[in-house]
Amino acid sequence: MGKIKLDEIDHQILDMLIDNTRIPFTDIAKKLLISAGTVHVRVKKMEESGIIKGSSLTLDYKKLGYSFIAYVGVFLNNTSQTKFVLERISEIPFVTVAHITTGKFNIFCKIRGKSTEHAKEVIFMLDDIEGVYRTETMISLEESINDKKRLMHSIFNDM
Amino acid sequence: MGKIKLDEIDHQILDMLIDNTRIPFTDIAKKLLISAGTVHVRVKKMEESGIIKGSSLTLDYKKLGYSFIAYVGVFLNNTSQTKFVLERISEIPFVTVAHITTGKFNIFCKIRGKSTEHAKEVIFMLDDIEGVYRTETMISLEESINDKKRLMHSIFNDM
DNA sequence: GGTGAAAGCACCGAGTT
DNA sequence: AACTCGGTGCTTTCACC
Repeated sequence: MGKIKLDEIDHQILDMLIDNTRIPFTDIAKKLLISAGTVHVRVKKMEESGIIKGSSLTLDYKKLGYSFIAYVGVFLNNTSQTKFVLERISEIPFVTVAHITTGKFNIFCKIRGKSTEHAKEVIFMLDDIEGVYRTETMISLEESINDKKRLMHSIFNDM
Repeated sequence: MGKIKLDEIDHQILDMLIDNTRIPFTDIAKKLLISAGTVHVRVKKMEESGIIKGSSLTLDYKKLGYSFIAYVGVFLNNTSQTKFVLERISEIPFVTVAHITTGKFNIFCKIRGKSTEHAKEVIFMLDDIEGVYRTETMISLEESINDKKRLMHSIFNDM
């Protein structure tokens, strides 16, 4: 689980793939003045080493009718139940991510839903989990997603 | 921005692409008993309609030395500054996402960093933004990410 | 660890039903 | 709207550097 070191070529390959995974390796090769075979081998290595965990599509959930986002803080009766409750929470498909956290809440999660009505149902599911004392909801009114590329560049500049 | 309707074939195509964007269209075609050309046309349509916004790599940030995650709630002096502060926050590369929210906080964001030391720097950057009154940090001790496929299936079952 | 060529096959458009 | 077919060109491997 330690750091893995990548060279400048790897950085550039990731830079081109990060926001378009289907870009042809030949295009990458042309731009970096290396052969397509080399791109192939390097990507494979980054996959094998686990730096690249996978690839995925970015869908427009709003267009699918799921425009509601909220964060829910969860308070537990007893912190010994944390792991158990985290697992139950993670079984709800409308929960996109859940964290065990320090601070105010014991568990903290993000939910995505169709509407306030729908979100209410999801929050009730959370409240119904054994060990959950109460929840506190923050509804997202506007979301600003930061480009992955920027974080990646900051990381690379630091290596 | 209304709902767009997809049929069962589209669902299946997305199901195969969502966690492996480079899977050959011929493989998809074989599995769905349609021609590769049809897969191609349908994917293109979903891209044109905006349902598919793009594709991206999933990197292992832990392996890159960035294993620190925290959520930071931001309190403002004055809610009229919300938009301005959101923009300033979004300029920080270690902030991965920021929301304007109802409830306790005015703005709520997620940060990723190297260490507690590094996170401290990022939080100080937030505190230094004009209009920010104070912040409240929740450090993630454990993250549980939900498979995109599950949310997608729930959405499709509902259409 | 990189190259370059070659074989295989995928992509994607045109034409057909 | 989906299929077949064919040209173009991408991926992937391998012998060599």
